[in-house]
Amino acid sequence: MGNEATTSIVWFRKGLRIHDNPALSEALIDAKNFGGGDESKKVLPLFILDPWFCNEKSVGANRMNFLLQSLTNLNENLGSLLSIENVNDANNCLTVVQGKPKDVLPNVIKKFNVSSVYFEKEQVEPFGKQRDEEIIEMCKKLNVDVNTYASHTLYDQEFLLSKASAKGIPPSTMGAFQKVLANVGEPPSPVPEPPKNSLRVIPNAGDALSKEFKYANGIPTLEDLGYKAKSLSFKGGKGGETEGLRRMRGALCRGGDGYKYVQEFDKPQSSPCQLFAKEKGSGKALNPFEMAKKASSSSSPKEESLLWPSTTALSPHLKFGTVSVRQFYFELQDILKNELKGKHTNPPTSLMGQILWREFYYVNACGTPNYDKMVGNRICKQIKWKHDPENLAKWENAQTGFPWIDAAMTQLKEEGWMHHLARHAVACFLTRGDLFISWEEGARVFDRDLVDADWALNNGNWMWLSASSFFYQYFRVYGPHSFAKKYDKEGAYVKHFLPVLKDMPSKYVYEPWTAPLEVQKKAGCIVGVDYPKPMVDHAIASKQCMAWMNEAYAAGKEKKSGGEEKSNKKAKTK
DNA sequence: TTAGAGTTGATTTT
DNA sequence: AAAATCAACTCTAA
Repeated sequence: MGNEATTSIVWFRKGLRIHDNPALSEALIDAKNFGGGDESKKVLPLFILDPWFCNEKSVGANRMNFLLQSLTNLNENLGSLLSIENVNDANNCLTVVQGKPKDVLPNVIKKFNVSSVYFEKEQVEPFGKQRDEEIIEMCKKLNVDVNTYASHTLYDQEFLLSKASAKGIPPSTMGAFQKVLANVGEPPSPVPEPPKNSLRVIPNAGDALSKEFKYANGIPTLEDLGYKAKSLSFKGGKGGETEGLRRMRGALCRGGDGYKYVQEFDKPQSSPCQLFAKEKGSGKALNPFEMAKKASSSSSPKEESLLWPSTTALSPHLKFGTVSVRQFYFELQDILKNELKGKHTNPPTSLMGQILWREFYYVNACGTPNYDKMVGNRICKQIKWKHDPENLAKWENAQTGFPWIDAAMTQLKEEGWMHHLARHAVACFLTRGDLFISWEEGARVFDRDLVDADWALNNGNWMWLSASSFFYQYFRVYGPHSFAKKYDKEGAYVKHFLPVLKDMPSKYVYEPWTAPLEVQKKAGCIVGVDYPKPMVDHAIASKQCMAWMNEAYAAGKEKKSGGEEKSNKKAKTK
């Protein structure tokens, strides 16, 4: 009995893909080598739905739906790797169990004589880091090998941090970060995709666990997870690696031959008001990587056409790892170098720049304790934000009375997505621009409702927009009725998400309270009755906020210079 | 110590 | 369309 073949677990959390997945690849390589090649180890691909996050209060329906779609697709794609003997298990190669990892894993380990566990390292998020530490400790006690890999970001974040400074202080500006990158060189290349016939699974593994844990014999539905049926209307396509790679390559080929979209991508110029729409020819062309692979790949004939906003909307795929950021990086790099020969926009505003921003926020999240809070956060300005649940609720529920802000918050609620600049506008409004409510409150709402909610990026961007860190020009305030005008003069975006304003003349659509009563009547939208009055006078509120920001900065400076004086004296006495 | 830079402001002037 | 002005932030590099 002691000599019988043992099992490896590949524990999926993010990284829901079979391409560039070092944990999966290494597990399969190791399984094949086991027993001198005669007898191969079995591999159990496992996903654990933790009730901690599997609820509507923590994760909105749009994101949970995207996750379930991603799991469904992961199951399919794992099926393509199955060994011949597992031909009947194609519908069930990913085991999905509901429970706490610290309860589920020891159980699985004992049941299936598991000798090793493989997973992608969580390097940043406190909850995941602690979870992993506990699991690693548990595995040690059970004498189970643990193999982890940094594959969610371009670089191993600990490595990047060690290269940033001797003390492990992350770079606080993009310029400094790019210098670090220039010194470390290219990120690791994607690992080769595992070959067909390389995965030997345990048939119906989940059934053996179904007594102790909730196991759906397949991928659960939203209803199974207790989600009340809600309109699911994320427009950026289905979850899963197949759709993710299609979208990535569609983005790289946007604008037809000549790679115009990639060539001219310039983030600040992209419109936050552009609705998701079909694009002529996009997603049809093949990029060079695809061309090379074409012989072996077969795409389904009935593919749904991709819908595009002004940006790529690839963020949910990068969040869940259904697209490897390294794969994206190298395919983009190939086009920039070989197709465009260096004639293109550049970081930080280019498409490559967007990948670098992601990495920038990750390294900062990794090197900053209490990164998701103001108190105890080394890089965060200490500001006396107002506690105002009523105003917070108005913002959250799209009742501010500023159509552009309310339309964006409606898009968030309904679709689970907003353009980056719309996020800027609503974040500025909530914090330093108008309401002076803490960025932590806003971050909580985004973290629940965004399909692409990513801990490192979300908290970092909220600090940026509230002028708490990274960005400090607090006197540059987005106008809640002026900013969107330069992108969308007619107010089509606002009218789409707030149909009550659909007949309001464009002249007044961003400031309906300025329309004469006759015009409001004619448009069927009386301000104060059919649509709220503006909750603040922006001119007054923003001036007040600036004064408070000024105070907060001055108080912080005093504290700091006090400390510096001391150390100066110390230096002098020396 | 200081000049210059910083992915994405608004408004007015040229 | 581009530049100047508003009032003036912090970080980096010299």
